[in-house]
Amino acid sequence: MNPLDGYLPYLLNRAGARIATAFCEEVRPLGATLQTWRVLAALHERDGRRMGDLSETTSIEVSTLTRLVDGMEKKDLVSRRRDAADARAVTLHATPAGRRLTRRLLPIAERYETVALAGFNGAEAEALKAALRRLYANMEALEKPRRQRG
Amino acid sequence: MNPLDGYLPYLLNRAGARIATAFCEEVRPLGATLQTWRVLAALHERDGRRMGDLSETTSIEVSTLTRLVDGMEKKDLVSRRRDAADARAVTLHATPAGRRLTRRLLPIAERYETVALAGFNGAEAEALKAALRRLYANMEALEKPRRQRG
DNA sequence: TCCGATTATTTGCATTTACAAATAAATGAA
DNA sequence: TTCATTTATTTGTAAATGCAAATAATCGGA
Repeated sequence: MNPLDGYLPYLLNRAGARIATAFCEEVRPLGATLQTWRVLAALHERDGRRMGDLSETTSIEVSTLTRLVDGMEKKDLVSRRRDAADARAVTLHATPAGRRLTRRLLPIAERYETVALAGFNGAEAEALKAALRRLYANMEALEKPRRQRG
Repeated sequence: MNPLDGYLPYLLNRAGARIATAFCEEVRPLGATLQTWRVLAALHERDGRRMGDLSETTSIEVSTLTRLVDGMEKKDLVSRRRDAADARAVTLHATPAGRRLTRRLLPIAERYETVALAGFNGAEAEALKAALRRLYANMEALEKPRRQRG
């Protein structure tokens, strides 16, 4: 086994890249991209999120997200609203067309999870997910200080 | 727990993104990027790799890699050679400056592994890595057919 | 109330990226 | 040997990306 095969960030990256590439290719015929899926999935989980929230949830840098959302708005997948409570903020909402696209993407996304975890039993799958959540939490220590947090 | 927190591709992506972002930022003062590190690490493991091999190892798309290598060559970190055995192919070699940079990056990379896996015991860490290798292998099924492979 | 500091988002701009097409070389069958 | 096919890399080009600066609004203290 090569040294890289024992290096966690490498294993993480190549696994993520493989899922991402395949998913991208598969949803392209539907007029979707991986990034639009990420936004739609985040809104499916909770609609009306702010840009900053969406950025953190999707791991898409805010300025990139702004332009991605511009495009999604033009396609009538989402709509921006000024946040009533805080006029600095913008909330994002899936439109009916956005929800329709989400419903088409959901089963594809589920299939990716199934394929990725083929041969894993329930406990193994849950252990992997738990480990990834721990890892993510561990890395918060090296995050650029945004607000104070902890 | 939100639905996304149970979705593996999401967990994978956000963990990878967090490591990537922090690493990027940290190596920037050294004049390096995450992508140059990936190339150097692959060459550190085995020097004289072909572009295609490097692309697969680093998960960097070949045409992107070509231009990345252009830049690294200008910085005298690597050099291209025509493969003696097959003149279609190009092999890439770390230069002394490239190896010096690699030596500076290695301890940083090691620290990322340590931070990421803080609180994991040896068995847990190895289980995570093994799971990521399995996952990567599972996803090969959905790869765009390159050569025949299995 | 007014103002400086903070927070949320967008914009400017240079790079990076990816798909597709082009180039270049090897390979194998006729 | 010749040529069509396959393989390896690069190039054309448009889009995506990310940092830094700009804009816009809130907040809290004087």
